[in-house]
Amino acid sequence: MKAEPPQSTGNTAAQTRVIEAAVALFGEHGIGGTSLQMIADSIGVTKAAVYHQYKAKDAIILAVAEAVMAGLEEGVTAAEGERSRARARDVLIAHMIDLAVERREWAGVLQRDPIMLRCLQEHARFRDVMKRVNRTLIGGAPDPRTRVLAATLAATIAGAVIHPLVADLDDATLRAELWRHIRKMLPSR
Amino acid sequence: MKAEPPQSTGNTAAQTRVIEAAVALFGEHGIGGTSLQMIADSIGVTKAAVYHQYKAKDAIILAVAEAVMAGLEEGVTAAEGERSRARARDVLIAHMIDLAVERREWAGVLQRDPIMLRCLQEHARFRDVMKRVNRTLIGGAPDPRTRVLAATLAATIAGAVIHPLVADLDDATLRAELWRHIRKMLPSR
DNA sequence: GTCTATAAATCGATAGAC
DNA sequence: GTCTATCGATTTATAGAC
Repeated sequence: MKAEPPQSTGNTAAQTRVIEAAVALFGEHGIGGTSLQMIADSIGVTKAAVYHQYKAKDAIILAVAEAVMAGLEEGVTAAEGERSRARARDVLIAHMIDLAVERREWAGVLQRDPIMLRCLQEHARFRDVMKRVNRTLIGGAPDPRTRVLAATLAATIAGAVIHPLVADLDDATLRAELWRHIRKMLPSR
Repeated sequence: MKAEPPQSTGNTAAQTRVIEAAVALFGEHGIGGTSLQMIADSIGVTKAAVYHQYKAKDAIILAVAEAVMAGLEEGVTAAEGERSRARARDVLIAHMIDLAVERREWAGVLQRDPIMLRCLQEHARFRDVMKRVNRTLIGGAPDPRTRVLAATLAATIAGAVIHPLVADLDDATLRAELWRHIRKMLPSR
């Protein structure tokens, strides 16, 4: 267990610089509107240096997806360890809120950009995580009402944190208020 | 008052074909990831024919924004005519839900794509509509709690309708269930 | 790990015929 | 309203020196 700089992914410092710059640009111009030239300029290197870290643009997109999905998988794994389905759902929601609030721009890119959504659907590993998330959010019977609730919860968490109206709020306030509003939608309380 | 084919915008048939194809492709690949070549191929014409309808890609984006924002402005105008702020908010939410449910892919593109978001912020006309929407949603004092609620409402409506979990639901069911969950978040009920 | 240089493809956009 | 043909800029991606 060495001290790993930022996240605990097996990335070099140069790779971390690339994906951090990529996420910022993806959020600002969209993935399709972000060129490798823009990423290279943002870091202060040339395109060729970026290609040395990731052999294609798709690999960068994949690395971004990997970084955020790791946090989500961690949350759903913790949730699945709970005793009741209601507790599991609450634990997952808490994890999702923490994740979304702490990395607001990241959450935006991941759940919003069509190219990222396609990336998440194309890789079985990501699809599996999303399936577990949805199953935990739904809890029991997948009737229309519960499915709309699950979709509403996911959309709320991912979408509210990047709304201009809350851009100036600090993490603690946003997290607390988000919890307050979401809790009112949950049954049996 | 002549009988206008689809929407009541002053568009020719060829222009309508272009923006309908554009919206579909924008939703699938993102705006930045959609080329005029793709739009032209989708309609079955050449790029030059598309350029004859809209002199630039920005003009197409603008036309898409115009089409959806027209519906939103209609809703907020109707809401502002209500007597109480609470009623105004409810009327606006109802309009937003109708709009989002009926044109699900449209809602996705409009509120999700970074390029579209920038387009909405750059044009004073759109910024003004969004300001009226936010003011109506907030109702009174813009304290953090109310602002998070407004952000949550907007994010929920726009995001839930395009979630995969509800893709197979018909409009009436989705609308009703969405109302049910959102109503629980509203105060004084 | 970063650079220069360049290939091959595609992009947005325009000109002019029909 | 649509076409062919093309320009110039930009894109992804590669080769090879340091």
